[in-house]
Amino acid sequence: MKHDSRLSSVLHALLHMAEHDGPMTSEALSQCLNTNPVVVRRTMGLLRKAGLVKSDRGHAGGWRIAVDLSTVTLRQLHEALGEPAIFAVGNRNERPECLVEQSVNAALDSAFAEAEALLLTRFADITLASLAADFAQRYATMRARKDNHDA
Amino acid sequence: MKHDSRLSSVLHALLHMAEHDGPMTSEALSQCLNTNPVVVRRTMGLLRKAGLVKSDRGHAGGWRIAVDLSTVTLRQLHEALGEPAIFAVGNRNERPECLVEQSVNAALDSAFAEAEALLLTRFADITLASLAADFAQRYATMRARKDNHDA
DNA sequence: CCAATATGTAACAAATAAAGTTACATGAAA
DNA sequence: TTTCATGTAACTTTATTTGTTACATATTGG
Repeated sequence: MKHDSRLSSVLHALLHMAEHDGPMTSEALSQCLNTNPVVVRRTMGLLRKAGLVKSDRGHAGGWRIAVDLSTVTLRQLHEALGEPAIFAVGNRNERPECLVEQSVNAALDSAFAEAEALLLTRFADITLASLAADFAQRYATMRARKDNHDA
Repeated sequence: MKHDSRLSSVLHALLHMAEHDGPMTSEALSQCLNTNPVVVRRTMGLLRKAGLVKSDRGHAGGWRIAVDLSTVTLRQLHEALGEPAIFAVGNRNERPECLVEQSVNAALDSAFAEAEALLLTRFADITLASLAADFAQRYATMRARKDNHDA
């Protein structure tokens, strides 16, 4: 199954925007993400509707983060993307007549619901600020290794 | 994304087989599942390789359960199907050069790993026998409602 | 004002993966 | 030896994400 990587994409884009002074164009972001500017606009447009970013047209236009990084969680981003289906496996039929299939669905649904609840809880715990901090640490570590190597 | 419903399918098939005396043909199972006999053989073939069912050709042939229902868990079935990807969302790139993307992946991977671990734990708790018992209860309830209605 | 730049969006194409289908080989039993 | 059933390869269909083209719309600098 071809899977949805938009959450990963918007996180990548938002962190680049956070590290960058001034707005970033769809073109610039598409290069960071190795994708197409239209795909960027399509996806970022969903974040704009959720009030998380703003866009400006024309000269010096582009995309800007519209909120404090510490207030945005992965869960909010997942919601902004329309809460796409998390699981690649699932029931054959959501409303089966067959009692056997009803038993199967009940068992699977409850297991999937628990896993989804845990995932969304974890998502709610992770803010953009914490990701930015993680990146800063990776960057510092990488620089330290590089300096050491150069010396 | 079009999702994988084989786990749901094989559960449905196995419970029908459990309720049925003697082997069931791919044709009969395909009617229970509203699908095609070849799809049934393809999927049940994976369970056969795992030793969970047996098949016989020719007259009076078909599929039989080869193990005790209380010893087979959903997790074993998931494994027999080749442990297909559970999530429909994920990273854009598994081994990114970009440090930003590495931070994003690390955060997402750990959340997904926890959710997957929980799901597999739940799967390991559910046996075919417990599903069969759930079905028996649904069936009894349905009969009681029907008898009451007919009276 | 107008040319350049950027987003907004519709429409369509490509890529991917599950499920369905056709065709036929193989083996078992009446 | 005919019939019935599985085994399997090859292909088609369907669904979904992502990529692409084309063009409208808005903003800014000259």
